[in-house]
Amino acid sequence: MSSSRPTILDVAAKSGMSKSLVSLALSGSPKVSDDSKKKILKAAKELGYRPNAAARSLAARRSKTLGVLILDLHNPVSAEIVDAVQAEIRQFGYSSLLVTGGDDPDLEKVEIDSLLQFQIEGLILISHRLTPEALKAIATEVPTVTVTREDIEVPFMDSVCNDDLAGAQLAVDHLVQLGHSKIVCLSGGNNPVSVSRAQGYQEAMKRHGLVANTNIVDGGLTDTAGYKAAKQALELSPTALVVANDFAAVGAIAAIEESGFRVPEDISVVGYDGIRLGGLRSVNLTSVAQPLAELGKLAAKKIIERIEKPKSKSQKIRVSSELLVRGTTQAI
Amino acid sequence: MSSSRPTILDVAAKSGMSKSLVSLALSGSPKVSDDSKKKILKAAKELGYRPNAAARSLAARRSKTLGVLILDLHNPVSAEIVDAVQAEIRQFGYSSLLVTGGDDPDLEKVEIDSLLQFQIEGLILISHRLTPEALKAIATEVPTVTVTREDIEVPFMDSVCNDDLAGAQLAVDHLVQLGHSKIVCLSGGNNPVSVSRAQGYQEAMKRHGLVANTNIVDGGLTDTAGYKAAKQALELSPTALVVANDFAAVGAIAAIEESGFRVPEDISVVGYDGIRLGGLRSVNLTSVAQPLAELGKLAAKKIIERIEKPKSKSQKIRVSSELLVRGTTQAI
DNA sequence: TCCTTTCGTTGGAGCGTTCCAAAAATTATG
DNA sequence: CATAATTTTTGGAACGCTCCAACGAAAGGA
Repeated sequence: MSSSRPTILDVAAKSGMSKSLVSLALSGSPKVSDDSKKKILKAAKELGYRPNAAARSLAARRSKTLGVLILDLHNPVSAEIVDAVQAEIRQFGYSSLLVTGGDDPDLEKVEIDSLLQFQIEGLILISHRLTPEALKAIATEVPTVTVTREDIEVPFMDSVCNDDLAGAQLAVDHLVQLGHSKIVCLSGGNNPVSVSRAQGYQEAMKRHGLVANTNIVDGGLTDTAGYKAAKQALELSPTALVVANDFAAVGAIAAIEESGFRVPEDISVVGYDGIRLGGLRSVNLTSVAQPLAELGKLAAKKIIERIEKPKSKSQKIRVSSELLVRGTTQAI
Repeated sequence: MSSSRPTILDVAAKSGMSKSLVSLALSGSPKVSDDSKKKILKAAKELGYRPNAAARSLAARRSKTLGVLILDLHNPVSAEIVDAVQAEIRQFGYSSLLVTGGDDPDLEKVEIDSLLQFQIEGLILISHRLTPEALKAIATEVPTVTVTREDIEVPFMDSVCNDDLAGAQLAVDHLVQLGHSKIVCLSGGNNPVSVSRAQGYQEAMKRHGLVANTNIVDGGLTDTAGYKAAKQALELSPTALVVANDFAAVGAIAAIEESGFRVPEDISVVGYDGIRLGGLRSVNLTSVAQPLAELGKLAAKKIIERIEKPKSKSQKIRVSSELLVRGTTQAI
């Protein structure tokens, strides 16, 4: 707007100090005398001086910036994780650049590229859909941590996720404890997360001696997918449904009610993720809740560690989820 | 990771051209011979060269980057708008930096400050809660467009929003047409958006000769707020509710059903915003849908215009919303 | 008193680009 | 074939900052 922003030289001129001292003072160096510091800060304030991140990053050879990629903005799981990530890294003096991949998987690569142009020091990938090869390439370029993808092993890359296998078992255990045995699983499709959850269901059923009752209906991770899968599952006349995620669970409930059954009186439903949607009064969904904030915090901690030791051994951190019992499950 | 990223000089050396020509070629200048261009591109690719955005922005004195501030990531209205903004600005060669304010209103200022350090060329504010004074200060520093705030007039700043006044009237018109007259409004509190919507309700009621039936119950914009307000509204034995937004509408429906009434058989409910939540099968909410994608697109167009002509007269663009009739309204 | 040490301060080099004026190479014109 | 016009290429000067080596001044030690 105005002719041009004030630079460090303007501050130097105004305060009567050298530009180097201004730089020192502004970065909070202890070797600047209190007197000079005061003068410089005053001048900076009066001029409305604001450091130029580009110049700083260029000169310092570090940007103090991390990149965060999320699948899309509408995904509440990512949102919660990002919140925690941002809060955590702020404490270490990092800022974050948030980009979204959207529908297009190729866009993810483009966005990561753009992140790298900004000289990010580290990258946090949340619920992405990059291939192992792509990940490997990225991890050699920049310290990287994935969240929510436990299937992949890439050197020098850490991963943080919840234990989907155990989480799904929690759901089954809960239902069995309520007296259910005809428990059908609506799977979330062919992605790694859903596969683990389905497998957890299977193992738990086996553990409870319910192998004969084990039924997995192929579904997806959306409302509509859950709806369709549930319609199909109803033919197996189950008393309970373990659904791949909360969105699908909501769809499943709609299908159940539409078919004349009541939730939870006739059929109990357990979702997965513990997103806020499930907490809405009219939904009130029992769900296996991922500790999303903790995932985010851990991811932040990990990426900072890895920036310091880029070549350290790749780690996989798995945190356990908790069953959030609400209103869609009841004893048979 | 590796010792250090390749720079333009490495590309120059490898291709046997000067750094200036490399710069030209990489930016797609037409004055580079095809032969040289080919050689340079090849060398760049082989080296895995990636331009340094910081250096570029410093030298070119422009960052080709816009800042986008949203209230929080969990707000689906913002999410939809941001999607459209990003898609649109990409076409003009801009990238975007997305930041969130979160709970803390002061954090919004901090985040904007950080955006300015990144030398953003323009700023898009979505559902923010900055004061007019703060906005004024920002608008003099950087070309700015607000979305979803029509209450504020700031020089050199444009605003894009839906017509809340007309939108609320749409809801009332729809209900009146269905034969309702005992229509109660659950307001969204004291924020500008909610005030306009409540006012629209009032005007429409007046226009339909229903002044005597006009009742506004104070509520909020969340599930819980809608629930509480609805409980209160039920004492007025309404046949229809016009609710400040979709979240609150979902809460209101829960309250209605909990009190033994059915939606829409006993009581019709209309929400506002048209977020995806309302489209879920089990929700199926009739709502006044903001053209969110269009809002985002317009905001993007406006900010690009304003970057070109920073001092042009401030504009207010208002687009109309449409009623999305789904399952929570029916004839009396 | 002079010489060290310490503290506070400074100018200059350099980060990886873009942009400009000017040089070099090529092509057109008489 | 020389000259003019045009196209292509080039080196150097920014951009705003950090970092470093080195400086002067004040303080300590002999």
